[in-house]
Amino acid sequence: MATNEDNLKAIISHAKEYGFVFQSSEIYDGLSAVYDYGQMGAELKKNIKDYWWSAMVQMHENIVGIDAAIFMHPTTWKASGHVDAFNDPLIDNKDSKKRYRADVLIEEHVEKIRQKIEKEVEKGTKRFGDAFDEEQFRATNPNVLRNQSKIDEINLRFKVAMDEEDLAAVKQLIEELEIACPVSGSKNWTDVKQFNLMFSTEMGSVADAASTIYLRPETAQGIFVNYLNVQKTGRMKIPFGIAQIGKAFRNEIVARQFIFRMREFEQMEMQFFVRPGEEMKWYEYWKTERVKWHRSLGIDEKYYRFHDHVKLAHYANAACDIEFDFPMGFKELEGIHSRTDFDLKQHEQYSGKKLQYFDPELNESYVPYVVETSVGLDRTFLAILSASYTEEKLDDGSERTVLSLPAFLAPVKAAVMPLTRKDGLPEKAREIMEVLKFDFNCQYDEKDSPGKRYRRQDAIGTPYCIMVDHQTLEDNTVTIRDRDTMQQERVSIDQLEGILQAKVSFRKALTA
RNA sequence: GCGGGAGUAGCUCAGCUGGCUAGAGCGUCAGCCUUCCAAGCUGAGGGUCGCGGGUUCGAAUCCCGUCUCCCGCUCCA
Repeated sequence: MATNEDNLKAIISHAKEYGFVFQSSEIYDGLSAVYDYGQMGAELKKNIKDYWWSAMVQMHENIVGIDAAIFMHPTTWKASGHVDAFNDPLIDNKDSKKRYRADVLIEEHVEKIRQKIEKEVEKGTKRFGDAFDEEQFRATNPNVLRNQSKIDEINLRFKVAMDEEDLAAVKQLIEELEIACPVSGSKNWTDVKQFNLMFSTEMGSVADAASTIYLRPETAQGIFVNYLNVQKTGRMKIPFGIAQIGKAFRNEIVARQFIFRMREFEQMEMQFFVRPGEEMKWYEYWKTERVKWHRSLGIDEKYYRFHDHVKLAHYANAACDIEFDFPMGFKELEGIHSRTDFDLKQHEQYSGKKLQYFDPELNESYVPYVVETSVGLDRTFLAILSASYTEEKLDDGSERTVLSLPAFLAPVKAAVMPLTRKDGLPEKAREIMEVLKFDFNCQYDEKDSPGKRYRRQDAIGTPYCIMVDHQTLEDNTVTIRDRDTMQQERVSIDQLEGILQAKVSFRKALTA
């Protein structure tokens, strides 16, 4: 029984060997947490995108898709909260080797002082009984006052230091407060480092402070800032959705585990705009819809699990994850969030533009609520790849490695091969290729024994192999071999297009 | 970022008490065979042993630095 770790290694090797995923800039020793999709990977990824787009946009009359730029006005990220929330001052304890957020350490310290005050108040309550005037006590008791002024001073100093980005002052504050590491108990700290989770760059050829812009850390904001454009030009009526597939960038502290967590990654998102008060209904609706989509890939249900968030982000009033059993365990694959009207309200405030919708049924205007579905494209890729990767032991004792990809997502739909390289069989096989290539991505292969060629196609997940043999020359029939059952069926060449179309199109999965 | 492990051919690995021209299997390519589920035959290509420096007559092997990957911790909208 292979361990999960071995399994991940096997998948990474396989992905490299067959041209699915390469490490970025490998000849230069690679670039940490960045990967490239090779010739097979690019096809599979493209097919996943197309399938998602069909399911979300093509299958819903009230959802349209956009393609917003990666560069956005810097104020976007102030409004979204990313500038503040994605900027953590970090500090390490040299003895315990633990890393902390400096602001959290200081907050915890402040909290301790606050508890001293509360104790003092409690004592007062006991001493004075019914005659106790808490307000007056807090305003006059010297111990309380002293501690309160301590708190105020710490908070002020911290705020000033952060505003001025003076990290040395933050460290000094921690040292002066004699904050100790909860694990080692020591006060042996490294310098405070700013960890900026957003990538920044300069717009324009002349660099100055005002021209700093960020690479978007999520695609959602491109939808929010265009919500009114799309609503008006597309004559969209609430409820409606805007979908987008695109790259996003995050400077992860720990970016590892193959393509699961990359610095440059791709999201498939849909923001659904609804009437305030109806958000929970739609939240439930999209939960169900998105689970259906994942199920339609034909991957065993045991790979999936739901996780409802207890602790919610500041913008959400409900959130859940669809988790997948990756080789490294259950991890988030897709998030479904009820984002309230937080984002649009923020953009209204920062832009000074009204982002409201006039609802003719209610005869009133409002800022819509938003239900978001956001699935990682690279994670979906990894999920499909890892669930499809199988090392089989056959009855005759031999082995084969097969990617049992959903047929409609497979990079190559069919391989066309002549049984031998003589007697006009290659020519006949080429003829078939010429017909099929307009509708299906096909490979031609005449090298090595038939069995070997079948295995090669199994390794890249090609669902069907079409073999041209001597009988083909007599009656225009070929054998079509199924990847999963390894069974062959003899069919006439005229039937091929129809057979492939039925098995390989999105239709069956989308209507299941 | 810290701690631990690792890095030799496309893949899996051997060689590592310093010493022939750095090897094997699989894969790849060309040819033979003309075969319906890997492993028939012949041949070829492919590595400055992650990179840089040092010790030495001599380094894949020993020492230092560095990069990358894996595991754990920290973080995670």
